[in-house]
Amino acid sequence: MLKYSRQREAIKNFLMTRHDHPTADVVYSNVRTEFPNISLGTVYRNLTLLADLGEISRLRVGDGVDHFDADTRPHYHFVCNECGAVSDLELNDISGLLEAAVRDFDGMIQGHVTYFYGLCPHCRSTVKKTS
Amino acid sequence: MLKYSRQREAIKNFLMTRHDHPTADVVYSNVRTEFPNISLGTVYRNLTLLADLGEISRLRVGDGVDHFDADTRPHYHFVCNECGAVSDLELNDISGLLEAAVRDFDGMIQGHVTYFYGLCPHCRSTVKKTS
DNA sequence: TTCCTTGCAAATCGTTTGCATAATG
DNA sequence: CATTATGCAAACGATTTGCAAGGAA
Repeated sequence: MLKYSRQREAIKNFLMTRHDHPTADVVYSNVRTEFPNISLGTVYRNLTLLADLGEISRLRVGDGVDHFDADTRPHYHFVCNECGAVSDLELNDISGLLEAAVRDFDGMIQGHVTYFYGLCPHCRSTVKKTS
Repeated sequence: MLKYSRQREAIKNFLMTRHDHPTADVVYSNVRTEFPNISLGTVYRNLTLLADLGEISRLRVGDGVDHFDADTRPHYHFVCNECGAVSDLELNDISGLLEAAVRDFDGMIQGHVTYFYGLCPHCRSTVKKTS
């Protein structure tokens, strides 16, 4: 059975205030202002628990670090190749289109994950062309 | 300047014989039958080098382990939620479709990554419905 | 009082790196 | 000979886990 914990609530609340898909480490250092003794282990345990419960989602964008998102509605993400920022992307719904594109597959498709990569608005106007 | 190495050639050759997108560890234990003294570090160094050269590609499917693919032509992958196998997927080209779906984005999209998840043909017929 | 959750530290896992030696050009 | 590549082992960074103590039901 699941028991209430103030730390877990603080973690979830913090995540709901952020739309930049923070990592466990960022969650940790922020929640620490409210719970100075909280441990990284607790943060990881709760993020994993919340993700398993479906209350948050875990994003693996390929940078080797997990990102977390309190918005569990289906939507898409953009990752900046320059600064690594992860942001939401306005997108027409493509899940149907995607799964319709699959041909001749004997297994069962249950879902898909799509990440877009490029230069975010800020880096696009900042970065040298030669980098 | 790049110098020839028998180990690198063996790694690439091995990868070309496999269509199951092996991990570095699998590459290591297989190439070891030909080079008993090869080290995991050398395998990682060469896989990274080959990927940087564009001769192979690195797949980050979200299971925490990198997979490698000697087929660098654009194509899509399927990951089994049950056994973790990574396989190629027959798919109509969806890149245009995907990029056309993006709206109101100020940055610059340079590419995307899509993975499909579900049950592979084998697990589909094996796994209990309750798992 | 039961047993879930925490904090802490140690452990794990995949991957990278420093260094002395071997191999290539 | 100049330089890159190797093998080995140690270092790394992110995440997980064991355990004794604290907190919720």
